[in-house]
Amino acid sequence: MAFTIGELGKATGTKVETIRYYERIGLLAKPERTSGNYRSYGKAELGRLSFIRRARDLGFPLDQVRALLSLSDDRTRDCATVDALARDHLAEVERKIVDLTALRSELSALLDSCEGGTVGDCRIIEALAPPATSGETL
Amino acid sequence: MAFTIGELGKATGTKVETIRYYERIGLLAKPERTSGNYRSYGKAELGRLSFIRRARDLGFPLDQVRALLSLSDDRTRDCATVDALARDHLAEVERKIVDLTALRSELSALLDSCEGGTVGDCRIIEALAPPATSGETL
DNA sequence: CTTGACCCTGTAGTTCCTACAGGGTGCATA
DNA sequence: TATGCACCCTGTAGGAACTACAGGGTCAAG
Repeated sequence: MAFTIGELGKATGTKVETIRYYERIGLLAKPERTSGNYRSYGKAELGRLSFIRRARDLGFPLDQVRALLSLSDDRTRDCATVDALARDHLAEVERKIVDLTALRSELSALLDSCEGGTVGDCRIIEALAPPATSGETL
Repeated sequence: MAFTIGELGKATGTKVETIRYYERIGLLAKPERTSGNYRSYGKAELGRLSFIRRARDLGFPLDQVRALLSLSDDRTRDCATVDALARDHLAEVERKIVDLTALRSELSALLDSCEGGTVGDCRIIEALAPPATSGETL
């Protein structure tokens, strides 16, 4: 029931270097070592790393992951903090979906109207550029 | 009809340092200078920078932004090239929409399960925690 | 004519990894 | 037993895309 770093990496979809990096920055504790000085991990580390990877995959930056981890380490704490983190993140994701959806229709309109000729007729930049000729953007 | 770098930054939601950085790496041309050696921008730069920021915000790396821009800079180029590039970008945009949509439902499921109280009761932490007590993840 | 907001160049730091270099370990196989 | 070979170790450097100074000029207002 002990993993090498490579096995842990495979189990969590993490590169070995990334695991060592997480250890270096204190996101993972220093693990036990074998007689040959290999890192040795157990189920607890597997869980913690899975958590980290999943949060990263959802776009949480490492310091937020760290906050989340320290929250879960203290189970008596108020849930509102976690909720706020996720809520902010959801809002951002939704904004991006809106933008990308707009970009998608612009791109497919561009493709529909592209029948040969030169770029001068294609107007790709105009199609992609935001409607911000006169003020603020984003 | 001329902006300082600060005004351009405000208009596009870009930090001054970032604009200078884009200039340094050749994404923006070196602008005219005032008598006092201040950078002076016009509408064209505003459009170009807006485009860059939007593409960046949607997750396109600078290399791809550069490709798109260089395409539009050479207005004599064959439209088929543009078409192919736009098609690639459309595919990528669609992939990103799919990813973000999945992320959104995960996040809102997370939020739905949060009923207040302490972290011990909060499902967000658990939802993020490993679905992998006995093997591989992700 | 000075104050404060802005601009200049240049360099160094940040985040989140990723990639070596130069070497040790462990296990199977000839 | 030796010899591969895959894997592990430390340490450092690189890379993408910024971001933050330091140390200094410029400019409009009071």
